Amino acid sequence: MKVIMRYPKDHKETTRRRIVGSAAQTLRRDGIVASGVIGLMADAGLTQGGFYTHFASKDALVDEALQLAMVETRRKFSRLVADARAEGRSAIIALIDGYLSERHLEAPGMGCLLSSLGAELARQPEPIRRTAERAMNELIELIASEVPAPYQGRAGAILGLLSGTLQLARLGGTRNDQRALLDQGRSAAYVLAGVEMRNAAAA
Amino acid sequence: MKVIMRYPKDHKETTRRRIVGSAAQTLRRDGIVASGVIGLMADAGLTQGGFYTHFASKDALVDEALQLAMVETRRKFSRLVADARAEGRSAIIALIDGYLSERHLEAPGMGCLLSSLGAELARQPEPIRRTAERAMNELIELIASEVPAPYQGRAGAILGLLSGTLQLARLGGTRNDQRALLDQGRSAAYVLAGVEMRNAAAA
DNA sequence: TGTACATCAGTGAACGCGCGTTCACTGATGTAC
DNA sequence: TGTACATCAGTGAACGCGCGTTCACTGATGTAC
Repeated sequence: MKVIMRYPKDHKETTRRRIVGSAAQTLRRDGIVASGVIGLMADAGLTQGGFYTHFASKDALVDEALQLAMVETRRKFSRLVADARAEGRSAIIALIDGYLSERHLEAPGMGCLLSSLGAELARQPEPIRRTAERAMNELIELIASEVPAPYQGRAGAILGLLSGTLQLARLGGTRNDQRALLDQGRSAAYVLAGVEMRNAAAA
Repeated sequence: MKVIMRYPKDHKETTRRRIVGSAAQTLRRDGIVASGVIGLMADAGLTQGGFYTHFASKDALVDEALQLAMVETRRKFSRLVADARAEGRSAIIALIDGYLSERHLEAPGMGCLLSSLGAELARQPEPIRRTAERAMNELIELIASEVPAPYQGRAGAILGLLSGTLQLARLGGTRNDQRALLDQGRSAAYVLAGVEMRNAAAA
């Protein structure tokens, strides 16, 4: 049977990706429960009606959007690691500094979903919960692969420190409070990762 | 002017405290946005209609409930510290073990609001946000007061590690995954607090 | 002591609104001839 | 090349429902006599 294409072959797929892409940001910025379908579609320049030609439910979009968020985050971290290596800097310090940076603090919609959504993830329906769990494990492995061998077993705690401290910093009232928490978090992460503070300061 | 009391003097106040008390648990268990006024009143054995004779708005109850949650948490931690001291154990290890315990993991409704609500707190209206910020600062001071002097400047990072790791553990799929993350978190917290793992194991 | 009454904590129906979802439709498109 | 048409991505109104909030009321209570 001949398949007749009325619209450009990838028209619908492009739109779908646009929805998932903007949802990945909005969900991290505003939270899952607090984000509605109408708003998520509006962010992609569309109206609510078309939503269900692309996704079976809001949860289905949330699941895909969180998967995309994770892919983006991993890509950013890989770039940090690659750049550091190319310049002869420590990859783990680059990861720590990138995670606990003011840039990351100010842009929860573009950052790690663990710190942006935190406890809300554990309350989601099973498929979404599992997606979040997979994201967590990927990040732990990514950290473990950059930490000196004797400290690799601490990768989970290091991720906990990074994501927990960024959340606290985002709660800080003044810019100074926020910076102080980020600084504390970086120093502590260096200690856990077994890298010297001296190197860190130099980097 | 004579004040005539038709109901027992503290009747209304008792009811109000009951609402705040159950809300403090429900909000931490289910999240703020996901908890409705009808449900919060039902948890206290009441119907929605009476809500506004007690509180000006949902946000007003949330604010009070989070303050109560913080008072309860501080009381629990003070008890942990007092018990440890009475038995000659390390207070900071007692705090760390209490925070990263399976008991705390399983009961987000009874635990630290930072790990139960996480990123949602930073998205609340200013008064609630400030309440959460105050809770964070109280916990940081509490930790700082129990950590050896040279490491007191790390109290914020230690709190970040505790709350972040507990959140990750709650995301863990299996009981073993959860336990592994709690274990990692405890070891890492001992390191940051400058207490020996040996002592910790013995405690 | 017993009865009538003023009080007010709490009830339950209703408000407008936004939610997630459904559906009849519209109009821009590529194809057929 | 130009026109008619079949397709289908996207629109916008509507569904039932639960939200936060309001309000007329009810009925259990302590007080007055």
